[in-house]
This record gives sequence, structure tokens and C-alpha cells, in this order.
Amino acid sequence: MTDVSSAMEGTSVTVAGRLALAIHEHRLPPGTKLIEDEVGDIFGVSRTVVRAALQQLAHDRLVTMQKNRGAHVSQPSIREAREVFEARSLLEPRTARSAAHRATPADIARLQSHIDEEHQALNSGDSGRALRLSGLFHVEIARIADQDIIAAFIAQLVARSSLIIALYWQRRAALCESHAHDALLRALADGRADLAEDLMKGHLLDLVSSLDLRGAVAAPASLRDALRA
Amino acid sequence: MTDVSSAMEGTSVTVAGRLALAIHEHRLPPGTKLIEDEVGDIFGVSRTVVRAALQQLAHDRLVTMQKNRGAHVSQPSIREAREVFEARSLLEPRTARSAAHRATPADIARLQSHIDEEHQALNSGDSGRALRLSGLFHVEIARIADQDIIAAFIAQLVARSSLIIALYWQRRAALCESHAHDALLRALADGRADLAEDLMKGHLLDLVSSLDLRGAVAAPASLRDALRA
DNA sequence: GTGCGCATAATTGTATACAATACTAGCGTG
DNA sequence: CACGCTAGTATTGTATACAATTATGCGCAC
Repeated sequence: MTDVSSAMEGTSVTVAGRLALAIHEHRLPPGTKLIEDEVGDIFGVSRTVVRAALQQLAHDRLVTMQKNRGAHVSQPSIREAREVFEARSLLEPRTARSAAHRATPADIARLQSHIDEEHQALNSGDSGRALRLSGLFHVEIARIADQDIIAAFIAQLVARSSLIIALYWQRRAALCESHAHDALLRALADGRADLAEDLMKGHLLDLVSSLDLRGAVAAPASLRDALRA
Repeated sequence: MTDVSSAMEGTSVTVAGRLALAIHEHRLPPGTKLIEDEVGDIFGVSRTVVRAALQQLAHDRLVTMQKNRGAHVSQPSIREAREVFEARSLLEPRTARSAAHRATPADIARLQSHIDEEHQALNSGDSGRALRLSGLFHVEIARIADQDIIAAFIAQLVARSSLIIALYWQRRAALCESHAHDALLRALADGRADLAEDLMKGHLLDLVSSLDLRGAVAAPASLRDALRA
């Protein structure tokens, strides 16, 4: 998620960031219970700050809190999954268009390095990290478009997409993505706004069509292990 | 803001809602300091729950928190103001189009009652309440479109718009809005999707043009006043 | 063996306590 | 009279304590 909502920073933002990262990289699968004492012990803080962190994540829908029943990594429903990608389809193509108009050589270089890192992560078998970098690519485009608010929305949607992928991904041969990102990068570099918009639209459609939006969920894991990084 | 992000429990959400309402209705102007003890006394809760509430509001950018310096009602910059309305222009016209396709008679009736209440509030001089109802109208449309995620985004943007209006509104003869809403309602009722989309786009443009978003903050009476908050 | 009921443990909700930091006012000095 | 310094106050950051709620495990009837 990178950019955290408000200022107010401090310890709870750090904890929220670490948790968000773990969720984004699929080290904390959907449904995992996040016990306040346990998280507090792991990060060496009190429940007070853990609660603040969990509430931030709950606001972004990465975590679901129920009264007296604690916090769990969210398990987006199929309906929610569809809505997330509908929202992305509404926001991102137009944002890619704007980005094509504004992208500087420095921006392009930064995006390229993202893609490179993503390839590298994939080759070294770190698919979690690859997934997160792939998401960051999308957020970075919104930031190039100089639209902080929309970038924040996209960041949230990307994070939720990661949960959706964890739950509903079907074909694991996932390296098709990088080509889409390559093509997008070229379009942005050449200032071809129409093309960038179309590519983004198609890329998102590909993503949805790679999901199986009909059922089945995964199993939780151990907190300590997942957060070891 | 009506819909509060997550589930999470009652008390802090209630407090956050009450505060959000007061902000939305301009009873708490931008810049107002929100002292935790004070708010806690008012609502009869401890600082713990006040803090949780303030953090929720901070996440929605209605409140700004700085480490060790407390929480204040946000004062959106001009850049931020522009971005809010850019984001709304991206989301709302398309959403109005969808709503036109899906609106049922019950939906139309609900919208009509919103408009009626808004008129009523204006006539009785309660401009704060009118402003809030006016915002709710927009959120309701998104809900008719059956897009919860986008509705939540719009709800946040509407709330922020209220702060922007408090800061940058110039022409106070503000009843033009209701006509725009009437026209929108008719388009939705008749299922005229193209028209609804255009009307919404125009309505938002009208809104921005009624703001004064050129730098040059209104010259403050005294230096002391200017630098106080 | 299966399901129910109760005692006990875990976990969360809220309040409070204490430490750290920022604000304010009053005094002295140039 | 303005400026800086110091003491005291106000406010926030974090941890802990206790109450309320939920989850768990075991004995027991059937």
C-alpha cells in the first residue's frame, strides 16, 4: 500500500504497514485471525497500538473486525471481487491516459525498475513479492498522473485485489502480467494516451478473466511464521 | 458520511459519526482543534474511544492528526480541492448512468424525499442540514447503481467537498443546486442514462465554478488571526 | 459415540495511569 | 519594550488493568 492514509503517523502506521505487506504478499492468507496480544508481542508494542493498526487496515477492508470476535484478514466475497475490478476499470484506464500525457523520463525509468524487480522476484520464486510489485506498478501510474486522491483509491483497490487473487486465482501460470506491463510502459513512454488507456482496460479485463468467481476458499496459517520477514 | 467503512463495533463509530455530521453541517469549521478529553466528556466516553473515532475521521481526511500536536478539522488545500472534484467528475457521471438503468420506483421516491427534505431545511434556514442532504443525494445515487465500493468513495469525497465548500465557497445564493438535483431525478426516473450522465457532469462543473480556487487566501483581518490555526 | 451444559480459559472493549511532548505565562535581561 | 529563558500546565502517546464477551474442553446423559 505504500502511502498511508493520513499523517498521524507513528508506531501504529508502522505495524499496519508490516501487516499490510504480509497480507499483500500472501504470507497472511484471507481468514487468518489476528490476535491483538500475539501481534503486539511480535512487534514489541502494546495492544493499544495494535488496535489502532488493525482499525486502519479495517478501514481499507484488508481486515474485517467484528465486535467481540476480533480481527481477521478479509475474505472478499465474489460480489465484492467483481466490484473491486469494476471500480478499477472505472479509475485506472483514464488514469493511465493522464499518466501518458505527464510521464517524464524519470517516471519511465522508475516504472522500468519496478518491472525489472518484478521479473527478478518471479525468477527467484518469490511470487508474493512479485505480486506486490505488480500492484505497485499500478499505483505508480496513478501517481505519475499526479492524482493523489485517485492514487490512494487505486492503492486500496490493488491491495484488495491481492486478497481476491489469493482466493479466486485459477491459472497459476501468471507471467502473462509482465508483458502487459511492458506494453503499458512503452505506451506511456511514447505518450500514446489512447493506447495506454486501451491497454490498461484490456489488462484489467485479462485479470478478471483469470479469476474463478464461483466459490472455494483457502486455509489459514501461523501468524509468527507469516510475519517473520 | 452515513456509511461507515468497516464493521468493527459501535461506540467509536457512533462518536465518529456524530463528529462527521457536525463537520459536514459546518458546525465544526475547518481548523477547529478536537481535544480528546473534551470530546470524551461531551459524549461520555473515554479517550480510548475518542481516539479511535478521530483515527477513522483522519483516514477519511475529514480530520488531520499530527504527532503530539493533536487532531484538527481538516483544511483542504486548493490543490486538494481540485483533486476532490476531479475524482468526483471521474466517478459520478458514470455512476449516474448506471443508476439510470437500475433505478426502481422506490429508489426514485427515496431520492424525491431527500430533495423535499433539502428544500425544507433550506426554507427553515438550516443551511448546514441542507448541505448534508444535498451530499447524501449524490451518495444515494451511487447506492442505486448498486456499487458499494464506489459509493463509499463518493461518500468520502462528498464529505471532503463539504470542507472545501466551507473554505472556498464564494456566491452564497446557493439554491441553484436543488434544480440540478430535480433535473437529475427526472432523468433517472425516465431511465435516460445519457442525459443523467451529462447532467451529473454539468452539475459537478457548476459546483467547482462556484468555488474560488485561485490562491490568494482571503486577506485575514490580522496577522494573529491568520497564523492562529 | 454424539450432543448438551457448565466451568474455565482466551480474547476483546473500555477506562485509567503514567510518561513524553508541546503549549503558556511570567520573569529577568539587554 | 522586545526577546529569551524557565517553570508550570495542558495534551497527547503508550501501556496496563479490569470488566464483558466469546471460545474451549470436559463430564455426563442418552
